[in-house]
Amino acid sequence: MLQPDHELDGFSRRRQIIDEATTLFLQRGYAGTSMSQLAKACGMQKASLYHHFPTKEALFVACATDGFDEAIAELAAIRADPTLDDDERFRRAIHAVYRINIDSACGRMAPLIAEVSRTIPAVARAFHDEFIMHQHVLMNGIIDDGIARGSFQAPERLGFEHMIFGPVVSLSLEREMFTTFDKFDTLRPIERIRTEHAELLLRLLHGADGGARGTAGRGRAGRAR
Amino acid sequence: MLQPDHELDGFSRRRQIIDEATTLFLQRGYAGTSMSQLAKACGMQKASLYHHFPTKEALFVACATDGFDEAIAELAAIRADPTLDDDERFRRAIHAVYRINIDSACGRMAPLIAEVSRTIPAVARAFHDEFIMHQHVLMNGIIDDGIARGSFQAPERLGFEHMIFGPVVSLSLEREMFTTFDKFDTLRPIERIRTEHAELLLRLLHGADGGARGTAGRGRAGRAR
DNA sequence: GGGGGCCGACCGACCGGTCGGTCTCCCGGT
DNA sequence: ACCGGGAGACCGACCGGTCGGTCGGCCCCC
Repeated sequence: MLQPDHELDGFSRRRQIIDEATTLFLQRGYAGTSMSQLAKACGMQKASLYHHFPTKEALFVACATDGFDEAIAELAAIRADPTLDDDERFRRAIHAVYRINIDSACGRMAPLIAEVSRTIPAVARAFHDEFIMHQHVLMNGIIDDGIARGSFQAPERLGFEHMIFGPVVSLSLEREMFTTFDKFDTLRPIERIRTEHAELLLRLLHGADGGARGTAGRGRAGRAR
Repeated sequence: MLQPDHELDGFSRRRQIIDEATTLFLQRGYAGTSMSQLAKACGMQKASLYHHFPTKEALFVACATDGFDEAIAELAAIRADPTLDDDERFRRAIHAVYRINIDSACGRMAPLIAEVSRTIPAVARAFHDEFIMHQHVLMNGIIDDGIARGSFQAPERLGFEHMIFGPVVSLSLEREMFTTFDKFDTLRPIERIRTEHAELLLRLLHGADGGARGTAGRGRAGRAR
């Protein structure tokens, strides 16, 4: 195992390289980022990078799989929080899913992983197993808990999952695609979309066209705002 | 103006180059595709490519903006079809949106455009204005028609739009990311997801938690299957 | 004095793009 | 009927530059 670096004055070179590389990868893509650019951004020589990572691929894998657990931690905490009623827990979970996939570095890696998935299949596998699936499992757990308590009605699970995560992932991709638009934030007002998205999903969970059956323990189930 | 090529025995070199390039770009990404590889795939010399396209960027723009209209034509036809009732029209529109964004070449371009959006902003702009927006407009038109006829209730429009297109776009991205998985089709059974997705959306359009108000002319509004 | 972190110089391969030149076909003049 | 030549499609060779990666050695802290 690698020891955690020399750590002179609280400064880990490996950490710095991963951070700078992540920034560059997100900005220019995998093939569009050269090791020389990265070395310059780190204030060192290219050869020195190869003391910390054997290849560019290995460096990318380190970037892409860095911080899975921290990114998802918030969602896990929300599921475990006993002070929330089911509706509010779901709202906060949606909130967290937006942050995880749109704000966090590893969430924004998705388009990059698509770019390299043919040449580095392992990173796609890890991303799926340790990032996407964990989110799905946590979210399904929150829904199952609500169903068990009678707050929610069971939706068609596959379609519903995709209606939870799909809009978030596509928003993340669109933000990458349209970063050069000066008005992207007004074009896609993320906060408002997120709120409406959560309320629409809740409406489905509350049993849509069959009317309200078994809605005990609904809590303050009305619309926010 | 460029005349439409010499067209000897019904074979357009420009067309061939665009088709081969699109295939390669989708397989290996923009930076990952070299003009030499493309020349070999076309059975010609690299220099000859530059008789048809001035730069690699111009070639990519030609690929990315090729076939917008054909891809969207189906959706436009569905909106204009007078023989459909509103529910069935919506179902077929969702179907078409899946085909447009997942099967057609220009729909699958989205991750690529994200890759090059910084270096070729024009292509992101064109993709947004002439592909994404046209789909949104058509889809909103179908919903508005249904509302005007009393078949649908107006949903929160922004959130609803994202619940229509988000899952499709994310499915397209996931298919790119996980092409190396041998079992992707069972992992994400597209047909079943699409059907459940459409039915859940229809449930929202039929006025979910407020109960059914103003549902005249609903037609056969029940669930398919 | 020994070892890890770092460096300048360098490698072969490949990149996007250009060059001069060849081949073929068409077309107008005679 | 023939010919000259212009134009477009195509090609082999080559350009400067950059890529990912390597090597031998220096420097500094233990």
